[in-house]
Amino acid sequence: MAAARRAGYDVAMPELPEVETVKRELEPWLTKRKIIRAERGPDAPAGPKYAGLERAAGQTIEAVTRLGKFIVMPLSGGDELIVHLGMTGTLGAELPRDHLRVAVELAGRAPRTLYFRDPRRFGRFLVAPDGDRSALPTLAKIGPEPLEASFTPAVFAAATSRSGMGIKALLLSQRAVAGVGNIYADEALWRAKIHPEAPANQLSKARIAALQQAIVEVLRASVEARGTTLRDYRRVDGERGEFAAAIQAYGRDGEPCVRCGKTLARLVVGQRGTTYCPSCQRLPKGG
DNA sequence: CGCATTTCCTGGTAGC
DNA sequence: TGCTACCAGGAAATGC
Repeated sequence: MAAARRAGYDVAMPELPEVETVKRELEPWLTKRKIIRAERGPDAPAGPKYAGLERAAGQTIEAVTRLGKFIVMPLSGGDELIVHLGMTGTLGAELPRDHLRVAVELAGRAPRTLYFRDPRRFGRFLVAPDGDRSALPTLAKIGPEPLEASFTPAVFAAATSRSGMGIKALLLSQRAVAGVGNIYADEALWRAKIHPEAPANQLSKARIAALQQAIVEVLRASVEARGTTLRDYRRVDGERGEFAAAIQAYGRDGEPCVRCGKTLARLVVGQRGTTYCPSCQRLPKGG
């Protein structure tokens, strides 16, 4: 039952609005700060997820930017510090009680340490030469930023017309647009009245334009609410985002569609739980 | 290259 | 109380 699943399993993975909120909170703290050293935590997994941390020492953080769900900090020595929060990663100034993966010691005024906590180890925190994104293929091929003017219906239509994938799978791939994950994919598709498994290249220009607009609107509204907190996601200050109250589709299967009253259904798309309205969101040509 | 499938990983929960 | 089984999922790795 949906209510039980929400109580038990809902996890708010950081998507664009959550990462944007984190980025805004980090910006005044970290910009122009010199890094003394960046170190793996006691049980950070070895390997590429935490590569190159030793490179950060002595470099200054020039800016805190965001590309999709990635936080990208250009460093003065020609490197980039790149963070992906995964599903449960958090950044903050307080020493976490457990699951500490990275600590970055800063010169100058307090707070002087940035901590990366990541219980489920899906996150990444690495340093690489500027522009070398070979360790992050998704970032290397990431689609347009949905909240920038360059994300137009025509640009989006060009991307969707090239793919025969189901539209939700394409959204989650990050290639057609950056920053949309499971929650906002379900929300945008519900708003645009598009079935999650509709082949991307079979959607009409009008449907694509509606989806482009829905993506922009839902992300913009959530950024304003400082993201969605269902359970795991916390802002840098530990507070919750407030967009959860505005969720109309994600995780509401078994409950009535607020638009037509029919019961929202659930299916699995690319291993992701997916909620949609079988009445409002129909496959093209399907009736 | 495109796309599908598998893997990574822990915490919460149901059920016993 | 403590155990097992299972489920949540973004991106990378792997397979065709």
